[in-house]
Amino acid sequence: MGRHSCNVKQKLRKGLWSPEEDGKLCSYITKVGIGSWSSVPKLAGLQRCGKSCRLRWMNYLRPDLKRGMFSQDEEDRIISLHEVLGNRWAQIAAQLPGRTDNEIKNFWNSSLKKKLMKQGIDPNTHKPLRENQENCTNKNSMLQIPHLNGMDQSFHITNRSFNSEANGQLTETSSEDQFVSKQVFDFLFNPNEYSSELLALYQKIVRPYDHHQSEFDENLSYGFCSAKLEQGQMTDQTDFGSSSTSRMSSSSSNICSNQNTARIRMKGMSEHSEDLSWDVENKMESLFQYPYIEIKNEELNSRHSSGDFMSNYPLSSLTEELSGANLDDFQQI
DNA sequence: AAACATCGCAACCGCTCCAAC
DNA sequence: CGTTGGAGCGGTTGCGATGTT
Repeated sequence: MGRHSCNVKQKLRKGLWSPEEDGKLCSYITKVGIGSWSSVPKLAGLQRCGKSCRLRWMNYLRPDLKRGMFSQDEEDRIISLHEVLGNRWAQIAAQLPGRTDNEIKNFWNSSLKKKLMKQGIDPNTHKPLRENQENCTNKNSMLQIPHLNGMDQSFHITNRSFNSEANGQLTETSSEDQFVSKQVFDFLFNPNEYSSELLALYQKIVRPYDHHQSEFDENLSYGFCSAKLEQGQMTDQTDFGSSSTSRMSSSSSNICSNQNTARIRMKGMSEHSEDLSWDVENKMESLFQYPYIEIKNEELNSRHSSGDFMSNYPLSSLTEELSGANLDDFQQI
């Protein structure tokens, strides 16, 4: 693979950018726009590599950057997104307008990680530290997957899709039935009932879908990740700010049992538009449909052809991606 | 006031992905 | 289908700022 290190060519400046360099880069980009980064240094009269120029623009000079401290809301969102996405900083940044992946990564490593640790939450798993320790002392329990061995049931769920209007209203546009394998269904909707290894798998499952997220038509799509994220936040918004610990500690279920409302903020809806709400007890099925809606939309955009998209991603094949893990190692509960 | 430790941020490095050829 | 090179990502490093002794 062609290595294009900035070290290859001599005389390229490294280290901090001077105001003069910033000025050159800024005026070039504002005049010409972003094209080929590799040609930027030459055309802008900079002794830097294109990669360095790109980084400087993206992380510092871009006019749409927010700057300043992270708000409490941003902090909460980062934690929740990290719970679902892991260290996928670029994807997390895509959900936070004006913030860069580098900025969020730094904020996480320097501040949020410690904050969570103080609260007794493992920043990697987002589970209580004590619970993790207990899990570690019982290796067998960490490798249990319910419904996995030899099960080939399908789940019949209704697939619905919606348009998000400019005014924030949702209009149902179609309805059709779909099947999804039970093992995948269970796993997708109850990830917290699985071990940390499986959560890693879960992230692998999410990945095929969410990397398209930035390309979604804002008016049509619903975030699979967002939906999962907001499931994690199923808590009364009025006391959300102080409830992160209790939220985490109830993670053995994907629904907080002491709450009666589940909320999903749809991608494309404004911050202030009202969240969709469900009465958890009575309308769980509706809630569960949403992640599948996203998958369905993804299919339409990309690779759906067979009519049973989820069967293309059985857990059995994903387990192979875990180092040393084998489906036979897992036990049914 | 000086030395040392810690923190936070900007930038770099090495890797993967992917389009073009 | 293999190769190449650009773009982008995440982990890591280095350094200035700030805090502590």
